[in-house]
Amino acid sequence: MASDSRPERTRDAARTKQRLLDAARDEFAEYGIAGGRVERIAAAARCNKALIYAYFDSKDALFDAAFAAHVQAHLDRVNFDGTDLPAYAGRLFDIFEDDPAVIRLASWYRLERSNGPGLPAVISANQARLEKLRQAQSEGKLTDRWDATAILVLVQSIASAWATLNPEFSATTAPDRTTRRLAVIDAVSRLIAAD
Amino acid sequence: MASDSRPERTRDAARTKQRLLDAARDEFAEYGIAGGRVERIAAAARCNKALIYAYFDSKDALFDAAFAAHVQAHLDRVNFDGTDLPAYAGRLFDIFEDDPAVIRLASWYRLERSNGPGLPAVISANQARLEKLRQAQSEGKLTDRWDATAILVLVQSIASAWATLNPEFSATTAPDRTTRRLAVIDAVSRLIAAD
DNA sequence: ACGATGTCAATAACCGGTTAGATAGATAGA
DNA sequence: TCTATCTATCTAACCGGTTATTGACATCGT
Repeated sequence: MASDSRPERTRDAARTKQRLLDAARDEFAEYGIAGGRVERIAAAARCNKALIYAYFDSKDALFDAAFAAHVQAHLDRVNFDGTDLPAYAGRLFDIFEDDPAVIRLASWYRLERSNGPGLPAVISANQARLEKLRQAQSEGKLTDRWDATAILVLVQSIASAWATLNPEFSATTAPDRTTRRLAVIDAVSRLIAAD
Repeated sequence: MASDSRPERTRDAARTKQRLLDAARDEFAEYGIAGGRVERIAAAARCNKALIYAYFDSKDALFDAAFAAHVQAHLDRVNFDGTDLPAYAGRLFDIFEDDPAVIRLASWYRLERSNGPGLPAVISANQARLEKLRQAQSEGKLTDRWDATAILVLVQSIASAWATLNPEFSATTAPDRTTRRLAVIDAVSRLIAAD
């Protein structure tokens, strides 16, 4: 698009907002909401701290905006396939391995927004996935040993198993990435395998 | 013991320390290290803020002490059985369900101490578990489809699957506790089942 | 000129940490 | 046993740095 190739102008609110969102994502992924510093975010975005309050309302609102944008990008990237869960788990695994900030951001969100209403985009995405799983179950393409919710929860948990290790585990020599990936895919396969 | 039944004295450093540790555990489980407030901890322990710095050195050190005590209690409570992993997963599940603070505290620790050296007690406990798993494998009592590390990571991840749901999932009607527990145990069983 | 965009510098609240001193309870001398 | 003294335990008030937030001012693009 032409707008993409326009020169870096000195003043461009849209670009500045995006820089702030990116910087906020990195800062909050590293330190969380309570630990994140608006000063650092502004510095990383190469703009003044006050702009945060001009474009977003508060530190909390900035987190919400950054997290929502991040989640939207995540949802767009991964495509859920209810009839091939091992492959889905493998893609999730790759995302977590390639960008550890994904898991960290989600973890902060879970801890610091535990009483929140939840993002509508995520809620509807979940419902769509559950529907796909139930569809696959009714067509006989997926085990009905458990209900769709349990399957989704278990698969996602297995996919993120290696990404949520505590510091104590990192010390031990973990298997290489290929082995870890295979373990995830294999585990999901066995989970949903027909008897 | 007689010392256990001694009356609540007005001044007792050991009891005060314990109250501080308990209050710190609750506060940090709720808000994390950066979000936790020493003022609230002191109030919850019904003592002055300065005592925190008399008995522990800093807010960070208080967290470390509270977390170490909490972990020790956890390690004492659960007994690992390398030859009956489904039962182990079931016990873990029960712990997480009965006391959500366990998972929250561990999550904060993982996020806010990600570069730390790790607790020696946990490291050695992990090594002991891995050794038991390898032993069970060499005796043919446990599948050697994956190495012991992968098995341990996968089992613990499955056991905590329901305890690490994001706010969006809580909204949907999750299965009841019995069903969730069965899903965990069954998933582990299938994971390690002989072909 | 003028609105959009961004800077500068201040401010008020917060928060971890400190200090000087008070008080309860133990101990010992008489 | 009584009481003076001592020490561990605890408290109220305070301090200085940090942090989110704001309002007045500057500057760019059109």
